[in-house]
Amino acid sequence: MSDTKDKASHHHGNLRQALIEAGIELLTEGGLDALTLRKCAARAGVSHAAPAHHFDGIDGLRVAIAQEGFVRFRHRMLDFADAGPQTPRGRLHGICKGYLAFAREEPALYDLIFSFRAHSKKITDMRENSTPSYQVLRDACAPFVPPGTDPLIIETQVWSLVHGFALLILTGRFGPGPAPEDAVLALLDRIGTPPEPDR
Amino acid sequence: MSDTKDKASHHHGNLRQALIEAGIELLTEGGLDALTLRKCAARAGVSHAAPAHHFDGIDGLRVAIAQEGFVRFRHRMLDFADAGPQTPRGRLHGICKGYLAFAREEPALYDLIFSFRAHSKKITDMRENSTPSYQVLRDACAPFVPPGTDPLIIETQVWSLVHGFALLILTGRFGPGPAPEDAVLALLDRIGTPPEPDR
DNA sequence: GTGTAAACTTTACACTGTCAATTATGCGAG
DNA sequence: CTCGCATAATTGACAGTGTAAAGTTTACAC
Repeated sequence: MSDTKDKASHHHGNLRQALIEAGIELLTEGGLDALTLRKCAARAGVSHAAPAHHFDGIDGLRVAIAQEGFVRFRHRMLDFADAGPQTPRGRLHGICKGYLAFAREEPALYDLIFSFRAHSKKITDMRENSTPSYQVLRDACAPFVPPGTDPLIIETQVWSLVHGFALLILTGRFGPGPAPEDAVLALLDRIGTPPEPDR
Repeated sequence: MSDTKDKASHHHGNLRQALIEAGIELLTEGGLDALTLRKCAARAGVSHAAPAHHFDGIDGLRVAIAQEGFVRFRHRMLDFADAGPQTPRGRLHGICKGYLAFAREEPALYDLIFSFRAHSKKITDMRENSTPSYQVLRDACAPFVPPGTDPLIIETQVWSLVHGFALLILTGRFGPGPAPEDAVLALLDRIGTPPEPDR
């Protein structure tokens, strides 16, 4: 498997990428259920069976789109982290704000990324695709990990908190009004080693 | 609309409940995608269009099953809370352990409950169905709400944390090994008013 | 030129949700 | 008792879906 495959060859110029972008459009416009092999093919101007051939079925297409989604996800988090104060706490807040911004701005893509279940056949691919994004979270959490303890503990606390909040927003638990994002960021400050002046 | 509708009438004795139970079976055996009007009908021994007639389409069936799911969800949380120490902290831990137990034991039902999105037409029904379950969480959080502050803050912190952790488990983020549940319960203890001897 | 492998199309099929028309059932009015 | 009649449920049809197999087109090596 080559990196960034060059599938530009026969009739269509880089059909693979065109299909992925068509899929993201469908997702954005109509949610998870709107992503369809046939509609994707129609939008890219190819026969209805072409996407299945490229991605080995609908699940393969979903994995490919999720991979692109993870790239955008990661960038969104880094953008927010780079824009805020460059302290450990500032960066952690930035990562979390970027996390929530992505979930709000691209809810269908966010849904897709986390739609694969543990028993799925594609779960291995998804784990690989998510690694760079997870690394961003790891790095932001690292300064808060007490010496001698497993970093996974802090990472799990942060990720669970932000991920749960994002999902609660997407499932409409806060109604039409604004979601209490400050509450989440406040609890974030109680994580890890007891706070020092500005750690 | 009567409470606990008595639809037991014509040919079949209480077909509505039979369809719901068949649906839960399908969910349990094959996950969200396995819930199908036609398979549900077949399992209940009725024609393929009968479920749509009762529940006004697949979404109606999903709402009805989710309603039953919320009942079980609530009971699981209360079971754990009643089994533990009867202190505010003990009950809060119990509720959260019950929350996670339900998500692990009935992942498909849990998935279904939280599969409705904010823009869905059925979101109002879902909000109503979830109220009693949410009240259980509210009650457990109440002792930790500082006077004069909005209870929603504490509730959101707790719910986000536990909900996110449950979803991370279901999406296979912790691999085959055990998930660090202790980490979540530890952060739970940093919620609300600063801890006193045993508050 | 010729052969070959890959990309893509065509065709077909089973399964899904939904709708309209139809039949069956139970029940109250006369 | 019998006659509507409302409701429950069935039947049949249809469009949309994923998938598989077979066929066609294209690019390229030799």
